[in-house]
Amino acid sequence: MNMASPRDKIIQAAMELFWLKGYNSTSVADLLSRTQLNSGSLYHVFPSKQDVLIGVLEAYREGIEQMLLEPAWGQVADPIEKIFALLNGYRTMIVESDCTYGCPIGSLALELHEPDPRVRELLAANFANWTAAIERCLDAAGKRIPPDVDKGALAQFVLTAMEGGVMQARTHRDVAYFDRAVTQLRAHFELLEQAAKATA
Amino acid sequence: MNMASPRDKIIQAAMELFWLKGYNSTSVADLLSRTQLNSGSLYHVFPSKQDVLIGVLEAYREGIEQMLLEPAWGQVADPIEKIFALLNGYRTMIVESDCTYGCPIGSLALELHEPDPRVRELLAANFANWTAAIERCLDAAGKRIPPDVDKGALAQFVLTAMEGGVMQARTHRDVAYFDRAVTQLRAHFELLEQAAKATA
DNA sequence: CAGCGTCTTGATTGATCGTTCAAACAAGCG
DNA sequence: CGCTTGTTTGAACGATCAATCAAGACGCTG
Repeated sequence: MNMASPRDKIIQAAMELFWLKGYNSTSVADLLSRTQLNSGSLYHVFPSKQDVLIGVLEAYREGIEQMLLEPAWGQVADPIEKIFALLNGYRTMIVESDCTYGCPIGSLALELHEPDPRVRELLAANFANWTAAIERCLDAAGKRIPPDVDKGALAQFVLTAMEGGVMQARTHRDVAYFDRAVTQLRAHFELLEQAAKATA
Repeated sequence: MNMASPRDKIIQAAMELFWLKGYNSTSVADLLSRTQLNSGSLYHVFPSKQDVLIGVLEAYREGIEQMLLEPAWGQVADPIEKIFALLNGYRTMIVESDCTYGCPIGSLALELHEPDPRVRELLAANFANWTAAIERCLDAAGKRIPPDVDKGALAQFVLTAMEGGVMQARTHRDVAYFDRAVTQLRAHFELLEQAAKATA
């Protein structure tokens, strides 16, 4: 008994294909052959291809806990190590795809040059959710981070480093570029922890 | 007397259009109407649209000094300030485009999911040129940076922060996201300079 | 079973894409 | 002038795209 509704099938296929090939390079025909549906069924559920994208971005937004955070944080308790465990999750994705795919949100964000406002807001919301999760880790780290540090900005900087690192790893087809970005971020956190200790 | 050859006209138009709309969303027809050429003329110079892209990426690679570094570094002598002057140049680009366009190389790098090897190598070469310029600044900074710091990795981290910041500024349509990334990077450099002083 | 609303089928549409090519044109040379 | 070589013209081509819709199948209720 396969309960997967057409809608769910399309969303799942679109998540994979948009990640693999990007939004513009994924044709509606691709979605149809992957889901074994006909065009009429797709257009019965989604008014347009863009609405599929919106569905995908909403699914990412709703699923960040189960799809991203819980898998990465299952074995990790230390709040700062949680941050690097999450980054390591992205590393795994990069390696398993031979450095060809990166962050699905980041790729879409740069691919869509003049996105519909709803799409842009969903991209922004996904980023905001991600950095909010990091900021919770920073708050949990308490006095290990100097109190004068803007934790929101630092959380955003983690995303910055991740996205920039993913981009370069994909361009060079070499994880080492991602690893170096993470190493530099780690060095920054160590300097911050030292500074917090020194003024304690 | 306009000496601009068809080739130069196409490259210049393609630089603008690929930056504005991306590679896939720029049609050959767009290039033709912008350059007032006919399709045959374009295809006489470039075997395919992808060869136009290659020409653009080569132009960026060859022109990094005059187009990017010299304008940003004209008034700046301090090597570390040069780094932030370059970042400020990108900030200007972001603001002037109302946060819609970012780094032309980064956008292309994430837009092209399965690029031709020549294209990928040129994207990588452009990134490598950029970080090499930063690394020269870091070398010039001498003992202000702790000697045990991997200057190549740190130079790459500057690019990482720039690309990640640009991506978020564009997604949120707000330069503040870029500014915060730069601020965090600046904090990192200040911590490094302090560490270098402490062990001097 | 009949009736009705929901969902599915898949051929078809018109637009747009990158690319081609025979023909016309221009410039240099003997 | 005639001949060659290089360049431009622009209509046309086939492929592919997102989207449509009349017709049919399905499922529920009475």
